[in-house]
Amino acid sequence: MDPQTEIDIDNYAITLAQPNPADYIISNISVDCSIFGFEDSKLKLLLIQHGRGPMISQWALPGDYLAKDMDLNTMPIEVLKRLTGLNDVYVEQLGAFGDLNRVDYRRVVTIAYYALISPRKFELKIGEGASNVAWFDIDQIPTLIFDHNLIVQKSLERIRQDIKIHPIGFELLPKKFTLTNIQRLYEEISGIKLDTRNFRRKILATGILTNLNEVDSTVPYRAPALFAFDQEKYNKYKEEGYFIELI
Amino acid sequence: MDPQTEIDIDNYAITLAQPNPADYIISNISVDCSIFGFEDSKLKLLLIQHGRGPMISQWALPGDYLAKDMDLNTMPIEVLKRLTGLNDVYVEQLGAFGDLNRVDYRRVVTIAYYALISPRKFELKIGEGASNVAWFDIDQIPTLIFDHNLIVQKSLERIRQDIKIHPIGFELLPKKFTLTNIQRLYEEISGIKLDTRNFRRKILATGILTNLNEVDSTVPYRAPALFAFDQEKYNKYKEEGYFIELI
DNA sequence: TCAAAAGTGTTTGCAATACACCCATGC
DNA sequence: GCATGGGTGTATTGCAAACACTTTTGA
Repeated sequence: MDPQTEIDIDNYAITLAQPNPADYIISNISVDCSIFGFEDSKLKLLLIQHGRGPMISQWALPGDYLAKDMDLNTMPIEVLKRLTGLNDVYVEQLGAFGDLNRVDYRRVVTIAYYALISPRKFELKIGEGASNVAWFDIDQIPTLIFDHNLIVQKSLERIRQDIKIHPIGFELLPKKFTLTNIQRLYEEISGIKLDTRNFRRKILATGILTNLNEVDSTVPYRAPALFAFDQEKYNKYKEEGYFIELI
Repeated sequence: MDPQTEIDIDNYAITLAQPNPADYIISNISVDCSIFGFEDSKLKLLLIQHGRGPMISQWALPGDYLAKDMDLNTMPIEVLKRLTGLNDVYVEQLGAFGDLNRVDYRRVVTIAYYALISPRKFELKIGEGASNVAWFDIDQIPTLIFDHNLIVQKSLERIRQDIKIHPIGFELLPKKFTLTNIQRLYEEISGIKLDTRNFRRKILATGILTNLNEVDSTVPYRAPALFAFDQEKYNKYKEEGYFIELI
């Protein structure tokens, strides 16, 4: 099969624009990203809508074919950069999905990643090949192309596991946040209501939070104190692979 | 490049023998397995020695190229079957490794898996293309081909994590085992000495063990009681994704 | 003054820890 | 009888869980 024709049949590569795709990509290996954000006490997922190709108008995880000149684990960073303009995003590899017929017209193995970002930090860009980009509540994910719904489900399971032992929740929060913000975040991800007093005691005991001695005066009720997380302590917990049992 | 020539340059596919490899394999995607066993209170890793190709005489993880007609996650099961004759092995996907130059003569992304087996259960077979197969203590792993040492390291990190929350340790034990066997297993994997009385109390409290009312009379000291694990309780713990805090 | 969320301590119970000696067996 | 690991119980401590009212603010 002529490589160029092969590429044209799907135009799956929607975030990276390349002059001549066949020269740059490996067409049987792709990368897909579950990008999570947190706003209004809700966990959200970033999806794109295909603007061309056989999957036109269908929603999908942002992704791309593996570039010939790029380390595999650099790919999701690149996809994120194109989509959000962000460079310092938390990304973890979820795993490979390679069932025979996960893509019905060609054998493609995809390596899935999940990313956690603070929604306020950037403007979304509608990438090459996409007609739309949007955040979805995780309980309102539409039907996605290929096995992307399965990938989303596995991503969620993984995050729920990871958040128990790594302080990754903070990746989803803005620089300044309230104790209630964190509590709602943990409640949303774990699905468990937490006791406010116990939660505050535990999270403060970790020493991971710095009280900024500021309050958020924009709310129509008692102004809550603002915190930031201590980067050093955060790194320590992240490396040790252990976080306090919050859930 | 002629596909047949391409295959001949490395003969990496050492566990699966195929009449005409290029018709059956996808040569830029491979599968590698870290196969762990436990004997003499030591965690061991199964390695093979290449018997041909550019990596001849070097030690490596058992692996193969992805077969065109096989789901990705079926591949490690197949590799295990060829190598050990075993069908019912515990296998988990570890992740994908895809640095640009991890293989110096071609771009290959590998999906790594780890497997846990009870060493007593089978006879090792030296596969097609291998000159040797052997168990290595995990603190005496030789230099391996490609990035296989890195894969082994990541496998170990993963197992040390997984064993904390899943009852996977039992996969490494024979059908009948003593409480000391399990304790040594947990100590070996965690690297932490455990208190015998506390350990026994906790593991018995899970209800996962069945006292067989038999003893092992082959030892030159007090005959220890033999246990088996309760398959139902085991499945329950495995599904729930949570195990008692033993470590 | 009302609504809405922020913020704060104490008591209780369970579970983890620490700890040392006798037992059974083969040689 | 001795060396080797098997097997057993209790007391203490620390941490997690349960629990309700006052405070602050803006509207």
